[in-house]
Formats: sequence, structure tokens, C-alpha cells
Amino acid sequence: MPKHATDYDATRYERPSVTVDVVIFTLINQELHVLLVQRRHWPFEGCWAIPGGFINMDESLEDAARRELAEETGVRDVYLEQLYTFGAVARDPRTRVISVAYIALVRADLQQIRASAESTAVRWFPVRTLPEPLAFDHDQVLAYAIGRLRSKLEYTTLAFQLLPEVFSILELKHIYEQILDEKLDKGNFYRKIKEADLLEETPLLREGRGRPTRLWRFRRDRAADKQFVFRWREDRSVGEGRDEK
Amino acid sequence: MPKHATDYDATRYERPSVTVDVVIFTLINQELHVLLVQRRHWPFEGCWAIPGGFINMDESLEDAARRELAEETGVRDVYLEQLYTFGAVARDPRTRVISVAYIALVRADLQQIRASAESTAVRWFPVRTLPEPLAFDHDQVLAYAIGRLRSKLEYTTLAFQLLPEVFSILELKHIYEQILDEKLDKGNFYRKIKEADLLEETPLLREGRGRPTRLWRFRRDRAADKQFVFRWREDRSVGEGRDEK
DNA sequence: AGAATAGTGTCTATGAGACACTATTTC
DNA sequence: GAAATAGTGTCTCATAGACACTATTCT
Repeated sequence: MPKHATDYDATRYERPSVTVDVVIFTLINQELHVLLVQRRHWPFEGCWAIPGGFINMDESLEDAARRELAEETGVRDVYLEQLYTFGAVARDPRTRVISVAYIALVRADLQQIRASAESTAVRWFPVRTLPEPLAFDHDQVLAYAIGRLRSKLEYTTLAFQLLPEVFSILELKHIYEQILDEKLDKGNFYRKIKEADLLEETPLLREGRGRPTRLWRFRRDRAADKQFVFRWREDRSVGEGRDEK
Repeated sequence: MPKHATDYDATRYERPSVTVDVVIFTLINQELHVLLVQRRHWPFEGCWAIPGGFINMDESLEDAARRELAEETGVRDVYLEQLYTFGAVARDPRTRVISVAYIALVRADLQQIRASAESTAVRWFPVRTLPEPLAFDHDQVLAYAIGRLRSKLEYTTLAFQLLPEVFSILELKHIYEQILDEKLDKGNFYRKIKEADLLEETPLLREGRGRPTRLWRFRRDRAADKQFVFRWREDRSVGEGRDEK
């Protein structure tokens, strides 16, 4: 098969379909959730799936991901990142489909989710209790997405995408715990987050059962500085690279 | 546009072409090089480009990448990793093309490169002195590949892919320096690499101008242990995530 | 002996992790 | 005062980084 042939003819080779799937994460009641849609039709009728769809010829991959995201959640201006491209030959029984997967982080309180013509339902699922089985190879996609989220959390300020405008330091710690799936030390967390100088104190307090808690705001100016990275801890585990069977 | 519609008709939507491009790295004279092909035809006639080609309908993305790699270098069984998928609308003037980019690491001494029908030449270029301009958006692809290589080097044993069966510790250090583009401390490097217990001493010595150097072998058994990661240093910089304009 | 290259030893500053302590609220 | 939650202080141990030192070859 020639590469970049002169006499290129668009119709000459059979082409795969290309879809964009978006793994949409949010935090509900301090717990990490993911948005899934229930399929109305064959294949995998009734199964839950990661929302996605075919790309248009006049939109970039990221534009397509944003469109899908908007269609499912009505949300705009969120954190969006390409995850991986899945291209096993028989992952879709209908035809050859290459799926470019994206991760999105949204604040649940802002979102209005809705079902569509192809789905009977749309729901947030806690990542700890996902439905089984998922459609296509979406279990792999999701597992990979969670792994990526976890590893990126350790060296980026990504967790702030999930938080409201103001929040307490212990809420932030809770997100880290949710995503990393382990307990963190309170004192060490306070120390590191303060050293990072990422937060701006607000005059606000939130009352609860015990001592009221101070609320903070994320300093976007510091995060915008691309050189700057808040690294919760140095301990990176596997990270990038995955084996497509 | 419907997602996963029942009455799915493969011909119903216009489909993009999908290519796989492989950024092939090697080490020549202790210097990091990348394989480029010179294009024979329009578009970008005469420009250097990353080798790649259209995927077949019956091969996975990774299979396609291995095929391309074999076609360009005749090499098999190398380190191969998906890099990123590039999908800007007008990146190829002929038609809509989505390119899934891969990174491969090969040992140059083993390879026999050859030109093909579409290329007038195939050459290894030092990454420090790349030709300008590259075809398509290949400058971006390459820059991204180098960044990925750099960041992965810091927490994987990937550098060993570039080395021959036996090598000296200072040669290994040299690879790290090449890829990271900075000087490393000799003593610290010796310390870390030995602590990692990744190397096996051989009885071999190599003579040079000064004191002969001990040769070592990579312990694949330790690296196979997926939990294990040789981390040259903790200092991860940006890493994953990229902005496709 | 001196140059060239290989390889080791050691000091210091940093910072992650553990954990005990203090503070402020409600009941 | 006790319970509940918020927030601080401090000690220790590991280790990254700097850098001086020793070792073995050739000419």
C-alpha cells in the first residue's frame, strides 16, 4: 500500500469509521462519577456505554469531543484531554471503527444531562460501582481513563477542575483520596498545598458540625504558568503506554 | 448525528482516511536520531516526513504501525508505543486524514533502511539538526514525540531499548543525557543505577584510551516485573496532555 | 609522570511521611 | 466537658545533588 501517493484517490481504499468517545468525570457528593449512556439499539442493546459518536469531516477531533460533550451534558469550557485511540479490528461488530477517546472533567452541579435518540437513559455512575457489562471495549477504555486520571493527578492541578469556585482544603484532599483511592495525611496535605502557593484565601467560612472551615479559591494565574506543576507526590506509577491487544 | 444508530449504514457518512505514522528513534554514535523519508510527490514534494501509511481494514492500529516499521526498516520486535492522534481538519491537503502516531525505539546497528516507491530517500537525522520544513504537521508530531520520550525516560527502563546486549554504565548515562538534553552527575548515576539492581555484571571489559570499562547486561527479569520502575529522577515535567489547536 | 577515562565515597539540604498537638465550633 | 471537625508543629529517615577522591590503563 503506497504512502502519500501522487495519484491519491480518496475512494481508492476502504476507510474505517472514526468516532470520538468522551469519558466524562465529575464529583458528586465527594465521590468520583462517570457519565454513561444506555444503548437503545443493537449492538449491545441495553448495555451502558461511554458517550460518543462519529466525527464530522469539518471538525477536528477535539471539536468533535467538545460537540459530543455538549450534546450529552450541555457543558462547555471544561478540561478535555485526548486519552488513547482504540483500533482493534473487531471492536465494533457493525464495521471497522477507530475510536479516539477523550477524558473530560466537569463540575456536576453545573450539568444538565439528558437522554437522546439512541440512548434510553443517561446516568452518572460512581467509578467504584460500574454496571456490567459495558458495551464494546468500553471497560478497557474506562479502566485506562481512570488510570490516566490518577497518574495525572499526581503532577498537575487537574483536580481543581472538579471543584466549585470556593472550597476547603480538606475537600480538595478528599478529591485526591477519591481519585488515588488511598488515604492521605492531613498535615502533609496542608503543608504541601500551602507551599505550592496555589490557593488564595477568601474571607468565607463554611459552618458544619465542628469548627467552621476556611474556604479558598484556586489561583488560576499560578496554574496558567505552564512551568508550574503542583505535584502531590513524586511517586509516579506506570503512567503512559498501554498495550492494545 | 446519531450515535450507534440501529440502522447503521456504513456508506451513510463520509469517512476520513486513517493513517499510522511511526516516529522511529535510534542511537547512532551515541546520538539520538530519527528516521525520516523524503517525499517524491505532491503534496510536500521533496520535504522530509515521518514514515507512515494508510491502515488496512483487517489490521489493528498497532499491527499497522509494526507493518510500517517493518517496511521502512525491516525491523521486528521493537519497543512501540502509541503517541497521540492528530486530527486537525486541513492537515493533509488531499483529503481528511486522521493520523495515529506511534513511537518506536530501535537499535540502529541492526537496521537496514531502504527507500520505497513514494520516497526518494530515507535517512537518519540527529534530533538536534532536523531538516526544515517537514511535511504536513510533522514538526509538531516530532516535537511531541521527543517530549514524550524524554518524560518516559524518567520513569521507565525505556532507554535500554536503544542499547546493544552489553554496554557500559557510562554509555547508558550518555543516552540519558542525549534524550534529556542535560548533563548528569556520574557518581549519582552510578549510585542510582546500581541501587535499582537492573544490571547484571558481565566478565567483559572494553578497552579504550584510559581505564577499561566494565560491560553490563540489562536484567529483563527485573524490568518484566511491571511494578518495577527505574526512575532516573523524580522531576517529571509536563508529560501528557497536549493542545491540538 | 601525566593524561585519559572509569568508578567510589561522602556531605548536605530537602522534603515526604508519621503523628502528636492545638483550635474552634455544637450539644 | 465531650464530641466533632479544622488546622499546625515537629521529628525522622531517605535520597537527590554536588563534588572530591581513588583506580587503571596508555604513552
